[in-house]
Amino acid sequence: MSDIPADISHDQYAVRLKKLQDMRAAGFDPFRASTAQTHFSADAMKLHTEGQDNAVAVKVAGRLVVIRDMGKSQFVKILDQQGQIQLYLKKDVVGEEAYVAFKKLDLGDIIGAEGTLFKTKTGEITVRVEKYTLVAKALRPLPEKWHGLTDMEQVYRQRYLDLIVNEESRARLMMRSRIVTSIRATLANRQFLEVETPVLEGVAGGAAARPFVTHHNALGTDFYLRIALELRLKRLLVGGYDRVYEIGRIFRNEGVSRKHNPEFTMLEVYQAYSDFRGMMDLIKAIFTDLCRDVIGSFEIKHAASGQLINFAGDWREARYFDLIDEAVGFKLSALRSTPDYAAKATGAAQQLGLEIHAGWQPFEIVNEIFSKKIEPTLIQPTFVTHLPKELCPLAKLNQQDAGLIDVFELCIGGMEVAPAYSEQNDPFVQREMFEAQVGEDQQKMDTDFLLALEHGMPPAGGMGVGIDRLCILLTGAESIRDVILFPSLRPGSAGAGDKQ
RNA sequence: GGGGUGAUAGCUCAAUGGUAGAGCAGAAGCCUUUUAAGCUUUUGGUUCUGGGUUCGAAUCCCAGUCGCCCCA
Repeated sequence: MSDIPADISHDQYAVRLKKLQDMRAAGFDPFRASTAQTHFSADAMKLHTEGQDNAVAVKVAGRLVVIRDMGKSQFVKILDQQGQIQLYLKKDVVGEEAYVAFKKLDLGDIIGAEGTLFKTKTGEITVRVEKYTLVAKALRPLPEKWHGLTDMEQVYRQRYLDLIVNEESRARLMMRSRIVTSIRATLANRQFLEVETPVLEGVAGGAAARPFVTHHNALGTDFYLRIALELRLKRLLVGGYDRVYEIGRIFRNEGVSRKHNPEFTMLEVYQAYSDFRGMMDLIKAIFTDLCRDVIGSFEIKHAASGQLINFAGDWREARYFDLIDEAVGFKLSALRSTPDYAAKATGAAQQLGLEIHAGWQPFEIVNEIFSKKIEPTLIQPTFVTHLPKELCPLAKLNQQDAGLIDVFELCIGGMEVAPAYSEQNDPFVQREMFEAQVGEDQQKMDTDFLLALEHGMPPAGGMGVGIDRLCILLTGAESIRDVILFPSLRPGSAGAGDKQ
C-alpha cells in the first residue's frame, strides 16, 4: 500500500496533489494546457457599456484569489497584472461536467476564462463565463485573504506571495517599474543614449565605498563589483557620445539598513557641453514628467513628516556653508582657511550633540553636521550648492573659490536624492584629486581613466540619482526593502519543500 | 559589530509555570447575483533549534538560527 494516509483532509498540499493526480489519471494535465488572454482585467472591464450586458466577449486569465460558492452558481475573482476581475459561473451556462470540475478548483489555481461582460446587481462588471481552462494547479495554499502576508521574512523571501495577496506591495513595486520607464522616456526625448558598462571591474572607482570582490577563474584574476558608473560613462564622453546614461545595479559591501541594500540601482547621466546648472534643468524635467505621468500630482505627502512636498515652481537653492552657518549659529565658514577651523567645527558639532571621531578631517566634521542636522530638515526640493571640494574629487573646482566645487546635491524629503557636478576634465587636477583620495581610502587609482582624460573629455554636466531612494520618496515606503523586489537577506530557506 | 525585540496550525493572531485556542484557509453538507458572502458539522500543533531550571515549560534561564528596530 502507499504511505498516503487515509484522511488527508487537513493537509492542503496532499488534498491538492490528489486532485492533480486524479486529473492526470482522467487524461487532463493542467500543466500542459494553455489559454488565450485577449484582455487584462482592468482593460476588459472598460469594454462594458452601461445597459448592454453580455454584448462584449473577452478572454481573461489569472490566479483564483476569491471563491464564493453558492451551490449551483459561484462568483470568483482572478488576479492578473492589472488587478482583479470577477467571474460568474452558472451550472446552466457552463454545463454539468465543467461546473463540477470547477468546484474542485482551489484558491491559487491559475485559469483562463472566456465569456461576456455584464454588471451585477451590486454594480460590479463581471465576466459571465462560458468556458474556462485550468492552466496551472497551485499545490500550496495562499496566505490569509484579509490580513495578507505580514511576516516580513516571508514577504521578502517569497515576494511572489506578497505580490499576490498584498495589494499595496503590488502597487508600490509596479510604481517603481513605471518610475524607471518614465525616466527613460524623459532622457530619450532629450536624445540621451542608454548604454551598459561593466559590472566586473579591475578597479572599483567613482565613489568611496568598500567593494565586493570576486574571482574570474579563466583569467586568473580578481574583479571588483562596481561601486559607481561614473568612470566608464565619462570614457564614453571622451569617445564622442555626448549624452549618455546608464540605469544600473551597483554594489557596496557595507551595512544593511532601512536605507541601504548591498546592491542598489543608480541612474547616472552625462551631458557634454552642459554643467551642473544644466543638470538642475534635467532633474526638474525628470520630476515634472514623473509627477505628470506616474504620480498624477505635483504634490506628494512626505511619509515621515506628513508635510506636502511640492515639485511645482522654482526649487530652493542654498549654499552648503550658508546652511552650515545657520545650523551652528555663527560664521563657521569664515574660519575655513584658519588653523582654528577643526577645533571650532568640532566644538560646533558637539554643541549640536554630535559625536566626532578623533581622526576626522575638518570637512568630515562639517559634513557630519550637514548630514545629521541639515539634510533631514530639507523636506522641500532643495539644491545644495558650493560644497567643499573634498566631498567630490570628480567635480570641477569653483572659479571664485578653489576650495569649493561646482555641484549640487538635491535633497528632498530629508534625503539626498541626486548629486550633480560640473565634471572635472583637467587630467592634471584629476590626478591630484585621485592621489589625495587614494592615500586615505585604500582605493586604487583608475589610471586608465586618467589616460582617457588625457585624450580630452568635453566639459560636461553629470548627475547620479539613487533610484531606490527616489522610489522610497515617491511611494512613501518606509524601507528600501519595500521598493526592491528581492532585497538582500541572509541565505535561508523559504520554508517550502520540507513537506515531501 | 553592539543593544533591543520577535519566532505558536498553511496564513493572521491568542494562551497566570498546570489539558495549546480563535478567525481565515482545508474537509463534509446547504444555498443560481455574491462583495472579508452566509449557515451547519469538522480535521489540523516537533510552540524556530539545542541545552538547562522545575513535579510540570509555548511561558523562566543559557546558546544558536533567522527576521525586524535602534546604534556603529
